[in-house]
Amino acid sequence: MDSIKDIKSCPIQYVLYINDTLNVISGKWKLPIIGSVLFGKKRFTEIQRNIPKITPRMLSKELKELELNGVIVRKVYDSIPVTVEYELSESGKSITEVLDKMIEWGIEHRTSVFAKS
Amino acid sequence: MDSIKDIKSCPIQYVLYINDTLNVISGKWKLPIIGSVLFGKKRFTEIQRNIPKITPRMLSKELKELELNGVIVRKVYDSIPVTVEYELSESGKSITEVLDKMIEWGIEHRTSVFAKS
DNA sequence: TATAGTAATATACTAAAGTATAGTGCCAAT
DNA sequence: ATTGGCACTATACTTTAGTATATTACTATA
Repeated sequence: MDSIKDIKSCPIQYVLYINDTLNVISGKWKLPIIGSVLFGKKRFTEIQRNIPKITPRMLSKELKELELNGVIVRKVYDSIPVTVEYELSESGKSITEVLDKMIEWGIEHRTSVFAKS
Repeated sequence: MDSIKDIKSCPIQYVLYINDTLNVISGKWKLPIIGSVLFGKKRFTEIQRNIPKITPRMLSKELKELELNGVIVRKVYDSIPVTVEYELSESGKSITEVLDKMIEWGIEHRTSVFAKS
């Protein structure tokens, strides 16, 4: 296993690992979905109500992908009728660290772009 | 202007600012291009040689977008023949902080996914 | 018995992103 | 005079992402 230092200094590994992370958060709906389950588990229809314009097809597709990527955990309770709940995994929760850095850069970058124009 | 704290606690602003940053780095070629000019200015053909499979159309298109977003600076020298050089802006350089966080998360996430399977 | 909620899936479509291939105008060296 | 490098642009195409709309199987309530 390479150390973080090794990876950061190797342009190829660098891009590969970043893409791993990028795939988890890019696309039109991944962030809104993560945002929706950020403060606790939610059900399919609840998430759908949180994100008014998403279609069930997209929500279903993206949830599956997020589950496959280990970011979201899908829990089925055998109540009658069945209840399905989605929540962030531990990795999913820790992605907020990345998102926070993105917000910080976004704000700084925006002010520096405004300053020049 | 909202404080970083305010933004982080508001889901709508949260997603908007992250998307700002996300737009700068997402797509197939933006990261390889940023990676190519990370350690110093480069010319069009040099970047193209660094990224073997990129077409000039894509390189041109992406460089324009990165320039428009204030991440890359395009410098034209009126030598004969004209020389064009691309380099990261100050904002562009500081995006490495975001990228480093992404690498760290990517590595941790990958190990935690392996651990479970 | 009809209506509505839950958790989706199916089919068909449009729009956005990316690829393939060729060509331009400039100059410099052979 | 031709070949080749530089910095692109143009046109046509394919692939991927996202949308629209309808439908399913189940249950609970009015």
